[in-house]
Amino acid sequence: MGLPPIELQVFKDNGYFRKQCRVTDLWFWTCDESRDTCGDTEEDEYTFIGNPIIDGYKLLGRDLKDSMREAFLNFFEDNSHIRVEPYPVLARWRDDIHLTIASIADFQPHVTSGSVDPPANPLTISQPCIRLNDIDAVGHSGRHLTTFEMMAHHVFNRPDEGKMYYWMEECVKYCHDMMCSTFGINPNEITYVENPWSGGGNAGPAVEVIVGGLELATLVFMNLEEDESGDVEIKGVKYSEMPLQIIDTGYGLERFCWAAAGTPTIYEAIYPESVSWLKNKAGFSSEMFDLSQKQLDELLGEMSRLFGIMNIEVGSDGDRMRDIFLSRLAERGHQIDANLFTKITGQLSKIYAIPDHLHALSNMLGDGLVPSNSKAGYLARMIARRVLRMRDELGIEVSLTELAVHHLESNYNENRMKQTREGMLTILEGEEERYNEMLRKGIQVVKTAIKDIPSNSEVIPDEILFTINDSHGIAPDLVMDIANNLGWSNASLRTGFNAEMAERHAALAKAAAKSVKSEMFVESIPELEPTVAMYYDDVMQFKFDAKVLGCLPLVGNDIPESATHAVILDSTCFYPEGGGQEGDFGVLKNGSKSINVLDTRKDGSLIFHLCDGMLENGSTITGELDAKRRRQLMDHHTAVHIVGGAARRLLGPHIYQAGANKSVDSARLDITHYRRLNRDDLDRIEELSNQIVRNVSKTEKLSLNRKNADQKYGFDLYQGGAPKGNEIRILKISDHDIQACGGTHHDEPGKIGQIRVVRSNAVQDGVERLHIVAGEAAMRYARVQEEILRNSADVFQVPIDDLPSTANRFFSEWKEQRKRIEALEAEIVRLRTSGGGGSTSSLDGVRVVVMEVDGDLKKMTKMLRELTLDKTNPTLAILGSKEGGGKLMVACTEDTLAGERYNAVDILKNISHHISGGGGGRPTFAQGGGSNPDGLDAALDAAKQLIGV
RNA sequence: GGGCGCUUAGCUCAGCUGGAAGAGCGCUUGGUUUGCAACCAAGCGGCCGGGGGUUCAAAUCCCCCAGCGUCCA
Repeated sequence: MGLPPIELQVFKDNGYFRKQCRVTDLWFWTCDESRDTCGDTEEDEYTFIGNPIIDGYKLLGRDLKDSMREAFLNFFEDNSHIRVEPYPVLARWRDDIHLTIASIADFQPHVTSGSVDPPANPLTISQPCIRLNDIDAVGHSGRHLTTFEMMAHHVFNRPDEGKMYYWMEECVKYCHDMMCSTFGINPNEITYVENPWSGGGNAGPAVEVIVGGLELATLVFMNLEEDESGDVEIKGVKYSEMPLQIIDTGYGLERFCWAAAGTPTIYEAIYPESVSWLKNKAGFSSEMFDLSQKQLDELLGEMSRLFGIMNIEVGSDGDRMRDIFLSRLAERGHQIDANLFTKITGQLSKIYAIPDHLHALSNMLGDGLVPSNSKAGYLARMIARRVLRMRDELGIEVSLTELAVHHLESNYNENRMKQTREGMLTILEGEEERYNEMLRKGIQVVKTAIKDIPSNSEVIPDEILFTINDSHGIAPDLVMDIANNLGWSNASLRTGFNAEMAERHAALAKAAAKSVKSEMFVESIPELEPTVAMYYDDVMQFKFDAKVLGCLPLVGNDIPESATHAVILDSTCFYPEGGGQEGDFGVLKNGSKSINVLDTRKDGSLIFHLCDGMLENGSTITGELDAKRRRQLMDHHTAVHIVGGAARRLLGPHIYQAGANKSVDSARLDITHYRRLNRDDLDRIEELSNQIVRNVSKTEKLSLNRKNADQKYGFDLYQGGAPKGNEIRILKISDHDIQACGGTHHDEPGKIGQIRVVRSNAVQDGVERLHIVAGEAAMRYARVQEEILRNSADVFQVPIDDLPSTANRFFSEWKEQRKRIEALEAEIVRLRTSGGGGSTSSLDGVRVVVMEVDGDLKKMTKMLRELTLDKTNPTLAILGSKEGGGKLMVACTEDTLAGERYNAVDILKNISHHISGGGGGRPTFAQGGGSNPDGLDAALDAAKQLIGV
């Protein structure tokens, strides 16, 4: 069975009744007798354009948003909800999404799964979100945004534990009261549409709240989880009730603002100054379209009311939409042609989209994101490039940083930013430089790609367009612009090409989507008591007694050489590989028997010792760690934290750990940064790191539950990845660096001795990898380096100090001498070819030279040039050399008697078999070689015979 | 994480159906000019990213590595 009808007392008390929508067939609640559509259909126009549906908010833009948000949060605070500060837009506590796409995303997966307590319950929040799925519709539809604030009230009920805060009845009541009392909305304008929600393995009843034709909120009652034997069926999937029952609501702050402002589009409500500033800069006016101001205003008004019925989705057919739009406009007395329509909407959509995109960029960069060519950073770059492209198309001459400054000042609240304004502008400056570079190169690329296409061609082959877009970042319509400017003036983009390209990308992505799962090292994980981890209690305890609980044969290829069994103990001091720190090595002893631990790994709550032998179940053993190895791993792990903190303090708040690895020989730390690091940067990081080693006497190791950890230290804690579970281990090195970390660390940084930042390289754009050595490894590294220096100096027989200058001298002398040799060789060639002697003869006005020479093909080529380049002396030259298995070259002077009479390739092919070889070339210049140098004389004789000299 | 592309003179780039390393700008020298700009002529400047392979022959084809770019997750 499906979900039952949502019959709530609160609807009835407020005079609402249940109807079925004439258009969508969905059931909805209304108190308007005459209404027969649910409100969110192609027939429901917006009713609030020019006629605000929410009273009492005369403001616009940031001020309007601020007061709306306050009104909302205050309402719920007054109704026993606790206000929670918004989370970052970069979802760093999650490994499945890059961006915060909804307020509920803040609490996934740990709170929604029930393993972690919510920060408050019930709670209210206004969460900035970013969604890029509909980015193409932004600016076109009048209502789509890439970034918005989702206002919400959330409840996490546990009826099985008697913790039931409230459910549907109260939720809808809160919603309705707020709409009508706080925002003064006429109940007649509100419809509540029943539309069950499902996604990500969960589902539940849901209600969409439509006001004036616009969906202002959604109330989701998530109480079902996917279950094959479940008794509720939604969209063909079966569900059953789950212990945690969640109310997930979402109220679009910007939509409330729009409904209160009644502006033609949502953009004018929330970015009014930007829209008029950009219109001004772009010269957008009635004159631009040969209309009167009145005509333009009326047209725009009509258009915006119609936007509501335009369900513009990605991939929808633009031409069809335009035709529907135009016919609807015509019905209302606005006769405009398609060209004018395209021109107006083309301009407007960009003017609308730019502030939206700038807002998304500010949110992302403000949170410390660094643009990149992959992952979340790529999303920021993509948005920045869209802004730049739209700016160029509007012909506005303002830099990206100026656009950003204007946006920050008129629309943004900079208090929220983690990044500094200066840092953000530096990043954007870099992005604009890159964009310009891409354009400059793009023009060149287009030029070479289309040079063989006739300039009157009307199309450019799809393959060229795909390739240029994918490998050079030049979108097909930009290619067309460039081609048009280069003289291919008839070329234009095929209709629907962009949609086709998107489909093609989707198909490719689908084909590539094969997840690589890490290989298991045992057949199956046994059900045993969790291993007690003792490595945290005393990181310097290297010897312990324990009982063997299991011993399993190892399987698969991902195991150390000569390891045969995985031993599970009741407790251990062996640290399992994790957080980039490699596992411990050592031995397990049972009386006289001793087996080696070759690696340690963790799966779930069990720790596996990968050994080269087996132990009896139930036997007692003594474990001993390879203490030297462990100490070195700790040196590196603690050092990585110190270096990370140093980089952040020196380079800026956007420095975030993007990955790390700690082995015995060295450690790597990947950090996000917007430009390449130089040696000076590394020196400064190294210097500060060593100061910390010297000056901080103790590290603090804390263990907090997640709720407290989040509250106390924020989300920068999770640089090493999102940890599982409620208990968070934290390593705090004074105020220098505070992170969640499950590794083993020194109690005293001084134990590390010294840290060297050896070098850096780029792992991807925007991510720099630091190579670090610490403790004894630093010493070993220094020794190896010195040995390299000594060996190099020995080669030159000079002191190490003189090495650079000596190497330099040798290199320049080498170059000089190489040139001198070339000159001398040329001289030899001249000498050899000018005299001729017995090897030269003349045949009917053509000089014929047949001779054996020394040297390779390159040198012979030079000789031939010397012999056959002079057109006043027609020559056929045949040279042979015994080098490299035997070489033969034949050439004759071009455009002369020699060239007409002889074919170099034919001659060569006729004689090259004597040296067991082949060859080829042009009729006037052939070359070949073989593997029998002794046959050279025969070959040259054969040539003479062939020509007749 | 996956796909595609690029790396050639100081700079920007051609050449890449294997067969004599090129252009433009810059630089040097000379010419022209009162001088500069411009113009003309000559010249200097290349481990054709690194390593392996195929081939008689590789800037060019194949593989690996590095650096860079780009599109998509």
